[in-house]
Amino acid sequence: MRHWLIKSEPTSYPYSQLVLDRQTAWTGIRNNTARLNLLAMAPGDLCLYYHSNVGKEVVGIAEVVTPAYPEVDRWVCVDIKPVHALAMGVSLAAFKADPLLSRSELVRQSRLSVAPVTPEEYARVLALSAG
DNA sequence: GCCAACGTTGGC
DNA sequence: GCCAACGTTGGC
Repeated sequence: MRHWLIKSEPTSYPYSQLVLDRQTAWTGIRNNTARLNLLAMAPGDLCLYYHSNVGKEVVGIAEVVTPAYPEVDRWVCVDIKPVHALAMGVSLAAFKADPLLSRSELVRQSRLSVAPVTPEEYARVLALSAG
């Protein structure tokens, strides 16, 4: 089981909407690196759900429920469902202030919308979200 | 609103 | 194949 970080602008699709929808197709990824990450996903993988632009924080956990499947042209998507919201959001500033998280892909490659997360980084985010 | 980082396009 | 121009993302 692997861990990932996925980004969404809360003005277009916030985590709360995923909770309402119960499940959604994670479509619209148009970057090849992100596409390869989608292809590497498997059901049961866990994703940190990050709000970009507005909020700039990880707000919840989502679970991958399907392998990658074709969307349009060569692009692919996966289906995800909510697991739980975080008690406390973990901000980009918190990532940058943390010795471990400051080396994560979220900080190193800010434009990548689907990024791998190490088990250590994932655990660290959960620890920070507990306050 | 600006800009850095990065990807894509198209002329050569 | 190189590179300048341009577009997009996303933080500040």
